[in-house]
Amino acid sequence: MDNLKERVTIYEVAKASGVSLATVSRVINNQGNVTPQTRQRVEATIARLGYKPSGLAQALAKNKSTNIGVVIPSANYVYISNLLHGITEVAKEKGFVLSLFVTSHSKKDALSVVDKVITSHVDGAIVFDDELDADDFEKLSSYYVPIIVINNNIQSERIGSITFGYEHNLVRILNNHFEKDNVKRPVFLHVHNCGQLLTRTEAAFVRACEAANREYRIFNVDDSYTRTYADFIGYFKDHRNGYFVAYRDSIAAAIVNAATDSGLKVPQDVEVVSLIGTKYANITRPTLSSMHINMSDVGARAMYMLIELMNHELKQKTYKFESEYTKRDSTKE
Amino acid sequence: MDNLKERVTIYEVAKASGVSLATVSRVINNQGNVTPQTRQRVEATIARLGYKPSGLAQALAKNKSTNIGVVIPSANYVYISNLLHGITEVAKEKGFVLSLFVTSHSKKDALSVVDKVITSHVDGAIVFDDELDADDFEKLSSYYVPIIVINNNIQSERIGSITFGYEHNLVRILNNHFEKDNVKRPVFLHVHNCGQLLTRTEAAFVRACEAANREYRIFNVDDSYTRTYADFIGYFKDHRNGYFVAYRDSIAAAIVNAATDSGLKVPQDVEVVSLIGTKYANITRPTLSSMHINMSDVGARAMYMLIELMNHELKQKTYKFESEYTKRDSTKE
DNA sequence: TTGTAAGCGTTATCAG
DNA sequence: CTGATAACGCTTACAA
Repeated sequence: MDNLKERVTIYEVAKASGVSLATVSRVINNQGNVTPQTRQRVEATIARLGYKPSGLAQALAKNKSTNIGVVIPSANYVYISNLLHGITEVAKEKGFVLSLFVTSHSKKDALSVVDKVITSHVDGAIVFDDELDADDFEKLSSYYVPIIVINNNIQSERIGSITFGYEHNLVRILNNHFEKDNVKRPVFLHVHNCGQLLTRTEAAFVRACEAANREYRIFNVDDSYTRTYADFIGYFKDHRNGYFVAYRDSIAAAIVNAATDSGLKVPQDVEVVSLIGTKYANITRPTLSSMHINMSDVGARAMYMLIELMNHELKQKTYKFESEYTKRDSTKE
Repeated sequence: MDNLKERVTIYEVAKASGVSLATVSRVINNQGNVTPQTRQRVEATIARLGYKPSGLAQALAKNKSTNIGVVIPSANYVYISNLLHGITEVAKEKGFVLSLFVTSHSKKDALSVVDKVITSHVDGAIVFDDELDADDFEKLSSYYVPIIVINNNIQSERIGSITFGYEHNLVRILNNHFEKDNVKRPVFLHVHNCGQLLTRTEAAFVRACEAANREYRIFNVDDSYTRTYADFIGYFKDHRNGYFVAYRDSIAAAIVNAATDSGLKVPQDVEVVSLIGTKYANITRPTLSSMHINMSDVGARAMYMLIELMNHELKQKTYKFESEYTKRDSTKE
């Protein structure tokens, strides 16, 4: 590994332009106190030698890396790539580089990621991970890394949080449904290992059903369109209706497609609501009624909050994104 | 900004455990030549003080950062998030941290990203960007950063490339179509600013049409489901058939849905092929015939190639991923 | 086995 | 306005 070996250093630039390190540094950092001529000369040598400052050395000396750590459970979901998109846009605008950390749904893994983030020396972090709890964030925070936690309400000195409002909306939709229909059995589709958001909405679902005195079911499904589709092709052989609450668009689409392909009518026989809606809710046919939070906005907001937090000027430490329900063709209401 | 100020340093660990810096360093790096007792003592202090080495200082001293730069045009497309997923999985397995750089479709932007990558002091980079050309890569490479270029065949000492095979497949499909059908006019949907891959396949489309002596059209569409859908609702008012080649699933879906919603039959009246297929090709109804390359595999392969390149042991510097065509319900063939 | 000291490429605090 | 020189936190010969 000799990849960084022969970099041009500030020292060579100084020598080549007949000034000291300090002067070159001033030029690089656009500080005053440099004669236009000197500046020009130095800039010329910089260009000629193709000198690029080492971010590493700068960070070490300045005690500031302009790196932001981003922790996500996987890069493979549409709503997470939307989140990432929002984060990257603001990061670029504000001149930060993002370090990406992926946790993959296990507590142990998540903890080792926390260590990595600390070691990485980031100036701040945005964490979207269900495995970590208040203590873990406290630990991370104790290393003086300001954090914005997404989907987890943490109250602490150097931590800001963004939360999502799905439960209230879901309960409202369910009650509305119960009023008009007392035939279809409500079914919640539980995806294994999908974190607290799912758990919380599932609990809300159960509460709503029990309050309305409706018999409900919880199904375990795989987090895969193909397998869920296959499962429901089987299911619809002897169940000819239902009201389904799915975690993701792809799960919801699996049910809708399985129902349609089994000769059932959506939404007359089968109704499906998707919890985490994306633009695909609008593309599938029938279109999917879904709840939606603009994850790109969430990402952007997280970055803005983090920047304020790093500057000690974040006033409102908690921000709640309320989901929006859009009735489409997969439900009657 | 005092976020990194009060970090525990190796020096404090040394003092607290009554040894020298060097010994602590040896313990951290799991080097031999340390008495079990000493090691234990040091490890205890490390745990007690909550010491985490500074990746920055380590990188500077070792001339090696274990950071990989990843350059992408946007985080907002499904196939790019798939790519990212493949990269992250291997990166995690091999202990690399990823630095994410987003270029957003402009040459100037792309160049400034190259500078940032150099400054970032990454050990290597994976670049998926259409704006950059051989010279730009040569420049990046001249800073001793090994690169894997995706979707651009670059031949150079410290550069490896991964290319995509869409054209051959597209021509085959078109010819096949021309044989069976000489009514539907072939139409290529040009998305503005979508890079060389689109340009190349478009050229292949034109060649195939001309070779078959078929009249064709190139349409400009927005890179947006909603707008393309609206455009085609208009279009299908006075055009009642067509054979469309779309760049992405979402564009293809827009046409299929617009056709269906205009009372046209897919694939009898309107046929649509999607170039860059994703799992959504299977979810929409009718399903979309599409070409497909598993981008997650591409990402993983890119990381493996990069690691070999960094170790000077990459033999085959170019790897081509051939697309796979899957006929689904949006075409007859 | 352990310690000393010279880097790594910058910035920042002084004098001049 | 410019130049020494000491940090920044760590690694790594070289000595001991």
